[in-house]
Amino acid sequence: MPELPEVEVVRRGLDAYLPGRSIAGVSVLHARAIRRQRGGARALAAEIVGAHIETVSRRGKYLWCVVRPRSGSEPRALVMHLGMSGQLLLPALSTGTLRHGRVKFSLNADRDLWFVDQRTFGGVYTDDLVADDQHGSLPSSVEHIARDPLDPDFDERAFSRDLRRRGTGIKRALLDQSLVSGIGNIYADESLWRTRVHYDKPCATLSAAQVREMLDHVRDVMSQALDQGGTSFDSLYVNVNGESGYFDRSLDAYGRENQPCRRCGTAIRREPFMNRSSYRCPRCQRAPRQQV
DNA sequence: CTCATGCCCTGCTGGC
DNA sequence: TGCCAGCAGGGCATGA
Repeated sequence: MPELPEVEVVRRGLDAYLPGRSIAGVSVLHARAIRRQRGGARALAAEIVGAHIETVSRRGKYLWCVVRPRSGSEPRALVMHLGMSGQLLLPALSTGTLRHGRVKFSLNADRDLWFVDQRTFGGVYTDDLVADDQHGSLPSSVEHIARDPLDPDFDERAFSRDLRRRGTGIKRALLDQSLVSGIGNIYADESLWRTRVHYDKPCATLSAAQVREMLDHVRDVMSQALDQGGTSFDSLYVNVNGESGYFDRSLDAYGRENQPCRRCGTAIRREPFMNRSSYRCPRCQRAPRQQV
């Protein structure tokens, strides 16, 4: 559920504190949180204790710190994913143990870095850094994640071409992180409501102009959410200081079942979709004539 | 290769 | 009051 705006809020919070600091210790409090770590807790500690943190980066919903184990050594990635309930918090040392705390990083500073995750879909692990398609680097496990629509290197023409070749519905495509990243259920529904398009509209039936318009809405809604510190329905989606964003007050479709569409007044509908829910206005977003 | 589905997990809510 | 079903859903494995 943390999508691009929420993850970027967290990235900025980490970027304001972590670079220049060193990792003095790591405590794994829940094994599932490091299930993607090769070699388990022992290997994680061996790799990052004593490492120097250089930068905090993001690709889609993945975050990573570039860390250097020893001066002069090759940099590594400390990858972090929030899943749907993960938090990265920088509490003062005196705060004590956090509920649902899964991994604690000691920093030899006035704060620790905690990975907290109620539903344990997220996790942290180390990974190799490889060159990306431009001039930077990214963890090898993140190579399959596409750039997001706010990324300056996002290739809009290639996206439009690839999207319209997909043999599936538009929302499935928007949620496919290997086609375009950072979009989850909330911002997919919001973008489709703004574009007045039904979630099952076949990708092949979208014109290039429609894709352009939809992409503009995707960028607008995510930028607006970012400006308001992200979306929060409950206490799960918070910045590094545990504070919620305010964008949930601005949602037009997501979570508004039976409430009037802000354009036409028709009651918003919630419908099952991919074992989840889709919210749409039945009048503004008509079902496609030919189902996928 | 593309596409669809099921699973992982915990806490909260609503019905009976 | 307690119990249980349903729901929240990102990413990945698997099978068609």
